Amino acid sequence: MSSRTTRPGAKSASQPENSLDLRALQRTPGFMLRLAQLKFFEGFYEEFAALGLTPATYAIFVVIRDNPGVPPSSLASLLRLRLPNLIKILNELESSGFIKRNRSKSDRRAVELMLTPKGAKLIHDGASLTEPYNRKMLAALTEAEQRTLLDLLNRMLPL
Amino acid sequence: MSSRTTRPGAKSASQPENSLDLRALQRTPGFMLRLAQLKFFEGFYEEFAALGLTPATYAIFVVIRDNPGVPPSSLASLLRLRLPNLIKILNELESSGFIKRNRSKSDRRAVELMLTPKGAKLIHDGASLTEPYNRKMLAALTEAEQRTLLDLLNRMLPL
DNA sequence: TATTGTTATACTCTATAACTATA
DNA sequence: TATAGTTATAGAGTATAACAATA
Repeated sequence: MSSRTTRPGAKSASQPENSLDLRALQRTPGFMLRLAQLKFFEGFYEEFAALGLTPATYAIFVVIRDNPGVPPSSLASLLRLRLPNLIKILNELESSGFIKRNRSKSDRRAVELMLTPKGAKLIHDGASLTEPYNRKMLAALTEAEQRTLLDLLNRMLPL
Repeated sequence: MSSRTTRPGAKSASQPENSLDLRALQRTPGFMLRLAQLKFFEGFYEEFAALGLTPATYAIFVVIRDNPGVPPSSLASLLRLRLPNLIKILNELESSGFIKRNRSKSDRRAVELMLTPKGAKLIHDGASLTEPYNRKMLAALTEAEQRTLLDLLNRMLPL
């Protein structure tokens, strides 16, 4: 029971790149997750470039849409962004007219984030691209396998 | 058949952070992959800090170990690093005595990468941390599920 | 005194252009 | 002229420290 699934021979002085032994990396979940994430992000930029959405702004819009009034601190810890870095993005989104900040009446330190109609339209348009985009990224898997992958990822993450 | 699995009510002015509606993000593979990758990288830095290994240098060592003589260009495209960025890392690894560069005899433009004995010892020590590290990262999944996850990732990626 | 949001800033990672030497 | 490797440099993403306003 030899485990040689790559074709043998062809291992001369200079490596022809497709005859490399990559089995150790293929068994390394962290490395494969990095490749998967790169694939999704590169595909995202292609698919959503026309709308000007990035993976970060897409997630920000979705969370504010589903949780109007969410404060920046919650948003940052949820999306795993440092608060100062999120603030920079929020500043751009607000000055572009996509979101709006309200001071909370009960605690005037706190900020409540809301989508403007312009922001609501943007994430609505973006949401219509989401399904075909995900389908393209996961095309190598059956629909059952796609659900399994998503389920396993949810199980191994806190959120 | 309400799909309300989060507890209702409790949605007052300021969001208490754990009552947020995150279902859209949980159904977004790209976002979940990003969280998973962050978890693995943060855990990696903790586990391998004593050896001075990063995710990038770990992968570089593994590929050179299994493919002595591999050229920088193949290594870069394989690991999804731009060649100039890889070169900087290789310069540090070489000046620290972990790898060595040979000029190819058949094509004197080409470089062949090899581990020094010091580099071979480093990745050998690192490899012994790999299994417990992966087990910790994937602790929420059964071993069968861990194999399924790795299999699905391999199926959806070229490599 | 502690917390929320914010600014300023430094550091790492990543991307592009241009150069050297070999072919 | 084309290719492999390299350098220099700019940009994006991410990190920490310090401050203002409010509790």
